[in-house]
Amino acid sequence: MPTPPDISDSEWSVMEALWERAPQTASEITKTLRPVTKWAENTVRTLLTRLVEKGALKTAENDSGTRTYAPAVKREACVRAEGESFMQRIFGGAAKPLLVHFAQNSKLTAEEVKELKKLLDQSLNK
Amino acid sequence: MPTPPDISDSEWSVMEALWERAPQTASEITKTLRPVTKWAENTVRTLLTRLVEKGALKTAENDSGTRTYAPAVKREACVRAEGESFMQRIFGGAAKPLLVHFAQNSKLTAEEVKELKKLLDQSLNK
DNA sequence: AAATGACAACTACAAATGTAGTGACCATCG
DNA sequence: CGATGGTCACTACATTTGTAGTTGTCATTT
Repeated sequence: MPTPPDISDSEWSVMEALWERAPQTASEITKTLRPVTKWAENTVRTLLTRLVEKGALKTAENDSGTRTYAPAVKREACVRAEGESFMQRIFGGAAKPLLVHFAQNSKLTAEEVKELKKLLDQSLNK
Repeated sequence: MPTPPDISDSEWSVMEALWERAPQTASEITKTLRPVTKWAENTVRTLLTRLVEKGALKTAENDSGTRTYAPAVKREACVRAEGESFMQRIFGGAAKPLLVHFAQNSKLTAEEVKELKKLLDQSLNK
C-alpha cells in the first residue's frame, strides 16, 4: 500500500466521489459532483489525471471501452495523513491540544459526548 | 479584528515565531527559525512581506530605525479558522467524526484522557 | 458521406507558494 | 574616504492548484 500522496482541496472532492462509489467514469463523476462544484467536465478530467499521476487513483477500461477510475489509496489512510499533517502544522504534532481545541469549539450533543468519552476510555487499554 | 487570512505552511512558521514573541525584526525572526527551517533571510523577508500584505502582520520602526513585525491577528482566531477549514475539508464540517478520528488515532495518557473527559462534560452545560 | 457527440490527450494560464538573488542606501570600520 | 555589512525593495523562477479550452478520434445518426 502506497503512502498517501498530497491531495489538494479540489482533488479531495473527486476522491470522495470515488470512495463513495467506484469505479466511475469521468462523466459519471462530473455528474455526481456537479450539484456541488459546478465544474466543467474537463476540470474533473484534469483532476483525475493528476490524481492518477500522483498514484491516488488507478484506471481501467470498462466493457464499453471507456476509462474508469477507482481509488488506489484507502480513505482512512488519507484521512490519517491529512490529520497528521494538520496536527503537525497547527498543534506542533501534539494530539491533546488538538482535541482540547475541538472539544471546546464544538457544540456536541449529550449523546455525542457520551460516545466520545467511551472512545477515550477505550483508547487507553488498547 | 480582521478575519484571519489564509496563511500558508511556511508563513505559519513565521507567525508562530511572532506569536511567541513580538515585535521582532526580520533578522531576529530568521535567527529564531534558522535551526528548524534553514531559510535564507530573504526568504523570511518575502514571507513577512506577504503576511503584511495579507493583513496578518503589522509593522513599525523600532528606536534604531529598523522595521519590526508583530501579529495583527490572534493565534487563537487563526487556529480556529484553520481548524474549521480542515474539519470542513476532511470531515464534511462535522466535529464528532473528527474527534472520533483523533481520539482513536492518538496515544493519550490516562491523565490526558481524564482532562479531556472533563472538558467534554463542560462543553455541554455551557 | 457529413455532421454530431462522447472521450481522451494536450495545452493554457493566472494565482499562490516555496525559496531565493540583485541592486540600492546608509552607517560604520579601518 | 573606500570597503563592508545590515536593511529594504524588487525581481526571479519553478511548482502546485484551480479551472478550463482545443484538437484529434471514433462511433453513431441523419
